[in-house]
Amino acid sequence: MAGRGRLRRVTLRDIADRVGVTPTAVSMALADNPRISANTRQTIKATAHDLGYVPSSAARALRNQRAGAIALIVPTTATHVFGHSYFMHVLEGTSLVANERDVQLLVSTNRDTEHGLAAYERVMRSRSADGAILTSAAIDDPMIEPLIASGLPVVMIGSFPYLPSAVTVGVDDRAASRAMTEHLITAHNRTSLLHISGTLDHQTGVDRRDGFLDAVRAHHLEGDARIVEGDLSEESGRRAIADLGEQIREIDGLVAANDDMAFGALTALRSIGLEVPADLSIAGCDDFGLARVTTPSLTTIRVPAKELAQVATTRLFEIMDGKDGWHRHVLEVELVLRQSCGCQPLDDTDDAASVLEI
Amino acid sequence: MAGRGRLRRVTLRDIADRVGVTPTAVSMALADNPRISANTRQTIKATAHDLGYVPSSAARALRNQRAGAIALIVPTTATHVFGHSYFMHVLEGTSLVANERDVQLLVSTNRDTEHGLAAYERVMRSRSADGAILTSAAIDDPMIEPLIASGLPVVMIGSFPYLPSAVTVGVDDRAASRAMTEHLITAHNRTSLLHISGTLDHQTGVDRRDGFLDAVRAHHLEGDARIVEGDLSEESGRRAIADLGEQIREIDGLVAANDDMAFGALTALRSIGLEVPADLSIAGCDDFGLARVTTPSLTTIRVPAKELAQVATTRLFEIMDGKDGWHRHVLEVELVLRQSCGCQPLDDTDDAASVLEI
DNA sequence: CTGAAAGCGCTTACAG
DNA sequence: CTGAAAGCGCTTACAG
Repeated sequence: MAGRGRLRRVTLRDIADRVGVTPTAVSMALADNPRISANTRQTIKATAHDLGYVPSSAARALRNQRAGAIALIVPTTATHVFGHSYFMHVLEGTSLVANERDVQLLVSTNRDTEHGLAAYERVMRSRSADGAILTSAAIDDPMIEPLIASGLPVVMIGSFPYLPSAVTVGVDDRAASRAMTEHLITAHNRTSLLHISGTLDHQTGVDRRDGFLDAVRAHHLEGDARIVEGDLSEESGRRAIADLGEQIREIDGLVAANDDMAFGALTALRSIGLEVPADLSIAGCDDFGLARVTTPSLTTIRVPAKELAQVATTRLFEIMDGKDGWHRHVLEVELVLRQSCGCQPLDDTDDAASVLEI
Repeated sequence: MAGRGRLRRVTLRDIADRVGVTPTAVSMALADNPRISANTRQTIKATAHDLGYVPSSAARALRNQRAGAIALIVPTTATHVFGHSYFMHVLEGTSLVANERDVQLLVSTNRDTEHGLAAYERVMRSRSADGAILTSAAIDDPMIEPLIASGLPVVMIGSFPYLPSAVTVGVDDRAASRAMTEHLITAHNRTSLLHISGTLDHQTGVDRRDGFLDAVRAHHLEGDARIVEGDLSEESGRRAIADLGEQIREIDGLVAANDDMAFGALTALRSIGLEVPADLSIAGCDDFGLARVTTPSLTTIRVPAKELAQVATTRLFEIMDGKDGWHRHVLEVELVLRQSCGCQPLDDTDDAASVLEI
């Protein structure tokens, strides 16, 4: 069957020859240009269909000077930043908008090199995309500036205070982290708090840590607050608990910078006989799937990854169309109160006790 | 900054004019064609770099009659078939191989229409990919034949007995399901077995059910065996248990066609006071993330999704290169024995008690 | 060995 | 209103 397709491809000329017009006329007819009479148009379309005509995207792209595609760039470290499920949601949101515009979606990842150089280069070193969504880039990622300087329209997901002119979509990680920490303090009377931070080379990690500190300071609990730096992996959550040794027994509240680490901490706590939420309240961040299925289920901050991607992609098309618009957009997050903080009884199998918008 | 990039793009002609040669010479120099002297080549490359030359993928594609991209086609129903994490693994495997070949990866999804027609059409109706990986297609998906007939090289992940000439990569779902069922029978003395099947419009669902039946028959347990049809969702796992009513108390072993349903069943069983694995042994299938984090953790069949995608993509490139090779390739799966069957103690926090290759 | 044309398949600006 | 050329940016086959 490959044979059939290996035959020379059907072009406008083939249709033109069959119908007895010029390729120009065929092009116009297929584009419903009123210059071509309804009659001829119909004949041409029928012939195109009969011959199995498929337009050449390469020829179109060359002629129109548009690739007809956008790229989703995911530098290496992405896996570590949010984990797999985050990326699925982003892909879903981006696809949705790209599909509406009938534009192809290129996914440029790089798993091998440290900074995902190739992920950028693949997009920059060929004009195969008319714009790009960049997600999960590190604060000091050296490729962001060249990417933007290349003139390719770019929308970034995340927070990049050092690139004030960049177009970005994100959430207020600091306020969210503060709200969650204050929930443990005010709703559960937790006073000796631990934060397991994310990687501090990503703004998200810095902001979530600072939000934790904001809450702790506002309630004058700095004296009993601790911060351990993690790397967003489940294992680093486990290690954070192990490294604290006996000090962990002084802690009654834990805010982790993501759900994976919260889960790692949960298993570590369980293995040394501490109960959640009886002995400690735990909160995570992300709600990309894990938090709902653990026992106890994890209280967390729901990050609207799919919506972030949708908004970013919609804005990207605006930029590609030359439209003005915002440079920074912030989406709301929700606190999802489940079992690990104590809001929801352990025998309650509903998804969550309640959801708080902040 | 967009302004910079909006300037006319740098082409071979710009470099040629600057250096004082023809675009042909520039093209050859950049391709390291020995026809161009080392000296000139160097000057040309330096100039190309200075001007920020980026080749036009569209022009190349048109000239070379190759798009320089492959597509990953995911029909709508994909989400239901394996869930998000499956797709992440496939994307990872496909990216890996495409990256090695320096080929772009197009992801063509369709979330809206019933059969994901657009996902196929986007790839077929433009020559934007030189080949395609198709995953999670239904047995009777009406687009598979047109896709293959279109002449585009295609490798499918899964099992398609009705398309004997198609190139496919998969696992032996039937044997795996049989092995898992027999594990419950022989290692845990379970004799009254329930299977919650997947959707039977996918071969996977049929094969896993048939494997269950094979085991049950081989051990003469047909009389006490039950099958409930699910749809791979967690909710359908819950519903399967609820619908059985009091009959569930007769059952001592459950094999679900995926982990989501196994987890749904687990929560439903818990809510009516049944304990796993004390009262029932449970097994799922997939091991894409969920099974490891639940309490109890789920015994499951590990489906090597990433490897399937790698093998499929490698084979796709062979076909695109005109090389002969296999039409059907089967990868091995493993039984991952965790807590839900009874192999691993509930207080053991290791990943799994043991892993069996089958 | 080297120079310059042809042509991939489109679409639109131009000439008649 | 309609016909046919020009040209997007490449690469390779061809002529000298």
